[in-house]
Amino acid sequence: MVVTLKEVAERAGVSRSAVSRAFTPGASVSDKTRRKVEKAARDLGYSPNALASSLTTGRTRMIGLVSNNFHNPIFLSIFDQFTRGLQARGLRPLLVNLTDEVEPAISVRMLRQYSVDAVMVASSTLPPEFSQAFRDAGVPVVNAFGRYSSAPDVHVVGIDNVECGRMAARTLIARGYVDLAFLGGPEAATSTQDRQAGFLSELAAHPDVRVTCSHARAYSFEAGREQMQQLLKDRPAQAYFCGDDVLSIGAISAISDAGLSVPGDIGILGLNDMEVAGWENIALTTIRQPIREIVNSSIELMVATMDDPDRYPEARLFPCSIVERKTLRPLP
Amino acid sequence: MVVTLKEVAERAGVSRSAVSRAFTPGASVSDKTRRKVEKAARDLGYSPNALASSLTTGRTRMIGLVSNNFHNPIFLSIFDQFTRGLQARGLRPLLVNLTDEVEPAISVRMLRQYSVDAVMVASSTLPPEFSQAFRDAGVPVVNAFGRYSSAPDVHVVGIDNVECGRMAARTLIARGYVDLAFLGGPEAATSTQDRQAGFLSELAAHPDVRVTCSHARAYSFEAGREQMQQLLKDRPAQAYFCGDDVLSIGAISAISDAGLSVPGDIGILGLNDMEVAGWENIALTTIRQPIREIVNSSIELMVATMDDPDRYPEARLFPCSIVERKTLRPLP
DNA sequence: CGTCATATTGCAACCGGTTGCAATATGGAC
DNA sequence: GTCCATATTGCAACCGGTTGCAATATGACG
Repeated sequence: MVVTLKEVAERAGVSRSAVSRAFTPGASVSDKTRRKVEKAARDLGYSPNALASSLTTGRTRMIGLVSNNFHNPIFLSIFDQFTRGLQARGLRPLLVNLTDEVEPAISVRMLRQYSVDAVMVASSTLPPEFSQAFRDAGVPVVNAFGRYSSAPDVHVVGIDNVECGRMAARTLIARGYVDLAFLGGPEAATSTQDRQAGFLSELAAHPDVRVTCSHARAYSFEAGREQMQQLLKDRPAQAYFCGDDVLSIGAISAISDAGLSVPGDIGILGLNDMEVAGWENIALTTIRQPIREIVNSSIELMVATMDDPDRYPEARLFPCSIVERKTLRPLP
Repeated sequence: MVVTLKEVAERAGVSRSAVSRAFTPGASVSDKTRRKVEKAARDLGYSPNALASSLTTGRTRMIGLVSNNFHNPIFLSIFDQFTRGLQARGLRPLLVNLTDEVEPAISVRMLRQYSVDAVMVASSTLPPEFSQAFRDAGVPVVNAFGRYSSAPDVHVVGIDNVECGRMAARTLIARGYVDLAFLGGPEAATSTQDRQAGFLSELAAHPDVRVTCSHARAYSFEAGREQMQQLLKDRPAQAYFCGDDVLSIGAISAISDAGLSVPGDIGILGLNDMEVAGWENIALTTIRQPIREIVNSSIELMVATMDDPDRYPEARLFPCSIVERKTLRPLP
C-alpha cells in the first residue's frame, strides 16, 4: 500500500542509504544519484515516514500544544496563531485538551509516549507546577500566558498580571470611582489571583476607596452573568474590574437585564481585548494583552530551548495597554 | 535519558518480547512475568514509545484534525468537542491549520508522513474534493460540517444547508417580510452556496417576494459589518438571512451605527446558534446547528472507517431548528 | 598517465518496539 | 511418575528509516 525507501532504492538502482541521503538536506549525494532517486520517488509517490526516521534522529518535529481554555473565544485566535507559527517552522502541533484533567503526570506520560520534541502550555490558569512537570521529565517546555515569576523555574511568556491589576486600579481611580470591585475568574486560576493581588495592592494606597472581591466559577459569559446577578442582589459597586473580557460581557448582560446601564450606573473594565470586545454593540473598555507578540515569542523561545535543552529559564513579559471604549465613564 | 524496553527487560531478567507482551493487552504472559516487568518498569519510569510500536503495528492512534476555520468562534467549541471525543477514545489529534493553504496535496502528504490513522476534515467551506484527496490516498476520512451530497464519494456528516436555506426563507415569509436578501459568506464556501440555493429555491414559489444576494469576504464580524455598510448605501432589504451568526452580528453592528434598529427597521436571521448569539446584548434569532451530535457522529463514523477502510461512503444529516430571539419581528 | 585529496557510495548495525515460530514450562488426567 | 494439551517464553527477523565507516569513484594536478 504505502511506498517505502526500499522500493525507491530498487527502482532507482541505488542503495537504501542513497535514497535516505537524497532526502536529507545537507547529506552527501551526487546530483546524478539525487536525480535518479527523485525520479523513482516521484514515479512511486514516495514520501519518507517521519516517525520511522524519528527513531534514529530522535526528533519528531511534533510539539505538544496543551491547553485547558476551550471556552474563551480569545483562545481560538491563540490557537490560530500557534498552529500557523508552528507550521511555518515545519513543526506539527499535537493538541491536548486538558478540560477534564489538570494532573500533569498523565499529559507528561502521553506526550512522552509520542516523543514530542517540546511542549507549549497555553494557559492562563494552570499553575507553574504543571509546566515544571514537563521540564522535570526532560521535555523542553514554554508556558505561554502563564504566571510570571521573578525567579522562574521554567520558561514563561506573557504579561505581568499583578501589574495589570494595578493598572486597572489606577484606571478606575483616575475616572473618579471610589467604590470598586474585582470580579475574577475561578479562584484557582493564577491569572485571577495575580490580577486581584495587583488590584488590591494599588488600592492599599487609597484608604478612601472601598473595594470588594468576588469570583465567577469560570472564564465564561454565563459565569460572569451569574456572578453579576448575584452581586446585583446586594448594593453593587460603582465600577468592576473583571478578570477577563468574556466575564465582563456576561456581567454587562446581567446589568442590562436588571434595568441598569453601563457605564451610566456601573462601570466595567475588561481584560484581553478579544475581537468581540471591539464589536460596536459591545464596545468594552479593556486592557489589551498583546497576543501576537506573546505567541511568537513563545514559539521562538521553545525552538531555542529545543536546540539548547539546558537553557537557563527565563520570564518574558509584554506590556499591556488600556483600550478606551464605552463601558467606563470618561476621564474628568 | 529515556528508558527503553531493553533496559526494562534486563532489569526484570526477561526477554524483550516478554516486556513488549506485558504492555500489550491480550498478549500471552504469565502473571509472574507481568508483575516482574511492571515492577521494573515502575522503578525505571518506563513508558513504551508509541511511535516505535506504530512501525510494526501500523497504527499510530494519531488523527489529523484539519480545519480552515480559525476565525469563527463556533469552531472553538467544535475543536473542544473533537479533542475531547478523540482523547476519550485514546486518539491524538494532530492539528492542521489550513488558513493559508487550500491545496489538499500538501496536507495529504504531510499527514501521510506522520502516518495518521485517519483524518477529520472539520470545515463548512472546503469542497468535497478536499476530503476526497485523502480517501484517494488511502487514508480514512470524514468531512464534518461538509457539503451534503445525495451521492457522497466520501463520508460527510453535517446538516443539509440547502434545506437550511429553505427553512430561512419560510421563516422570513411567515413573518410577513416581502423584501428579502441573503448575505452570504465567501462565494467559494460550499455552505454559503448551498444555503443560498435553498433560500432562492424556496422563494421561487413566491414571485411576489423580492430577493437579492450578496457576499461577505469571510465568515467574520468585520466582513459582515463591511458588507452591510455597503448594502446600507443603497436601499436595504426588510430582512436578511445571513450565512452565519458572526456575519449577522457584524451586520447588526453596521445597522445600529447607521441609526437604524433591529428588528424595527431591518430583520436579521443567523445560522449556527453560537454561544454569543444567546448573549442578551446580542439576542440573535438564528437557525441552530446541532454541533455536539455532528461531532460525535463524525468521530464514530471515523472510528468505524478505520476498522473497515472500504466502508461504503455515507452522508449523515442532522436537522436544524429555529431559535427565536429578538432580531426578527414576531409571527403575526 | 600516475598520484593523492576529496566526494560518493554501500554495508551493516542500529533506533525501539512487535510478532511468528519453535522450544520449553506447566498442569491435569491417567 | 508419565503423557499430552496448553500456556509461556525467547529467538530472530522485521517495521522504515539513519549513519559511521570503509571501500570505491572522481577529478585536479604534475
